[in-house]
Amino acid sequence: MTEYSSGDPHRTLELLWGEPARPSRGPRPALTLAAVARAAIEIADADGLGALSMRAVAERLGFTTMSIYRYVPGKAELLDVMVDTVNAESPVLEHVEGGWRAKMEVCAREEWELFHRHPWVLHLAWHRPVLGPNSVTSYESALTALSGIGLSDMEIVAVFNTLYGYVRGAARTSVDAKLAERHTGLSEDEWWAGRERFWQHLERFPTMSRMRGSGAFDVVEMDFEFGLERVLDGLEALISKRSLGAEPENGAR
Amino acid sequence: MTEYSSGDPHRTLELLWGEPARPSRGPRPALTLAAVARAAIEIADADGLGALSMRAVAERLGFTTMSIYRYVPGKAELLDVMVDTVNAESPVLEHVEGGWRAKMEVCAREEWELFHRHPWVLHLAWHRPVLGPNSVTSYESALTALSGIGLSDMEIVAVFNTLYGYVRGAARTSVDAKLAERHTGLSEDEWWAGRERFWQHLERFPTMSRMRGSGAFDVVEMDFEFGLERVLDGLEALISKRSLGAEPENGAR
DNA sequence: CCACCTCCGTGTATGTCGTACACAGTTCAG
DNA sequence: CTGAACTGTGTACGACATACACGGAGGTGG
Repeated sequence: MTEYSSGDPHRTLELLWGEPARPSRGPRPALTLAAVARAAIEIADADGLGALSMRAVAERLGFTTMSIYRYVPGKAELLDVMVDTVNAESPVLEHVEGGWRAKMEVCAREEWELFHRHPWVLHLAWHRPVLGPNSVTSYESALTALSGIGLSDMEIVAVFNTLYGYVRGAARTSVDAKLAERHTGLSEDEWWAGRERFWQHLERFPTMSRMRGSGAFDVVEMDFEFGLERVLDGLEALISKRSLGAEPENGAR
Repeated sequence: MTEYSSGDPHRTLELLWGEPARPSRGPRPALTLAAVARAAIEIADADGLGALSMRAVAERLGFTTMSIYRYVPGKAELLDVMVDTVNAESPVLEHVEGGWRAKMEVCAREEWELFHRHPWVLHLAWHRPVLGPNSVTSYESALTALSGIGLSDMEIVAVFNTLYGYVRGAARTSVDAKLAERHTGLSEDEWWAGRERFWQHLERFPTMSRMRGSGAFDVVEMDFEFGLERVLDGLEALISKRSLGAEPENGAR
């Protein structure tokens, strides 16, 4: 399941940036926000968002369901914290050798792998980077890598969004295919059976018939690297034009 | 909420391709599969997948919850049917003037708009096109538009996936931003308040500070057209190489 | 013509979910 | 050392998907 609305911004921001100062009175808390988030991430990694219930998180930590609400206002805010926690794994590009293209390749590949480690991230709302410390650090790093190569600030944002749009889109397709495979077990045959029911209508679709024959559909997973190079080629065409001194007309208005 | 597993392929395929032959005995059904799907689509369009319950569908049609199960095995299969129904709006590219690029531009823009009319489609699993008649027709149309321009069959699939990856990724970002805006009402100020809490940490992030000053972040929605042209530029670089007779090395393996 | 079989729509029940609320025990400031 | 602040807990509610059993409708075989 996906919530496509995030948690209350105020409270989430407070959780993400606020000092974890513990109040002076009352018993010392047995858990921490980080521990709760970690447990939740483990559940989501293993069995997906569908298995991520407040009950499950509490059970994994050995407490009752409602105890979790002492650390988190609600499930939506917990999801926000989970995302920012996981974004600590995002790449830092400052130390990558090479120009903008090499850095963006690293960025894209690392995000691709992050999404495969934590598929549930792609099942949440796709806003601009969550305003948590880790997400912001990674965003800053990418924008910096695109700075100083002749692009306007707006173009930098647009270039990053183009690449990130592709990476997330491709990753989501790949991740969902893998999850479906796992979910249905070894459903290779069941899947083929379904296709049989479908192939019998195929004569109406000549191009797909041809491709079925040539085996183009047998590649289950789309080739991420292929698309990545195409997208970077397209961006490079713009960037090399800019670095020759051409002004942006209304490219990224 | 999103189910990331689709319905049982057998039963979905039967629903999508099977003749709607009504059995000879028993009372005549008051509804049809199409009517159920239509009602469900209206609910999802208006209020999102979170509002799409079997109860809501039944209520909108003036029947009890369980009556819906006479037309659909379960919610997952209903979602499959909804997706294929909505894909009837997908573009047919045969009549589009111009070469592959003009056709793919039309394809991309029409899908972009379809996703904005039916945002919930992007909140479901992103498999390869659902194997329903409408989805397949649209897929066939796109693959045909990429045929006969020097690409191998595998490259055609890879090129389409690259473009479609970008379109879906960009659309998902845009759609989620719009939904969040609607969900939080006129939360412009609440959103800014959240940012205030955040800006005070900004000195650690020089690039983002600069961009805040230059107004690059004030553009709420990413520029779809900008990214589309970059991606098509990148694909064109490959295609024009191929049309000059160069063989694929291991571009799309 | 009629009995029956099939399929329709319905009502009830189960187990899951997020979370509101009241409570009892713990810790420290006054 | 009293009481405020905070902890973890138990109970309860409404919403959800859906399994199951039922009563009635309506063609079909005798």
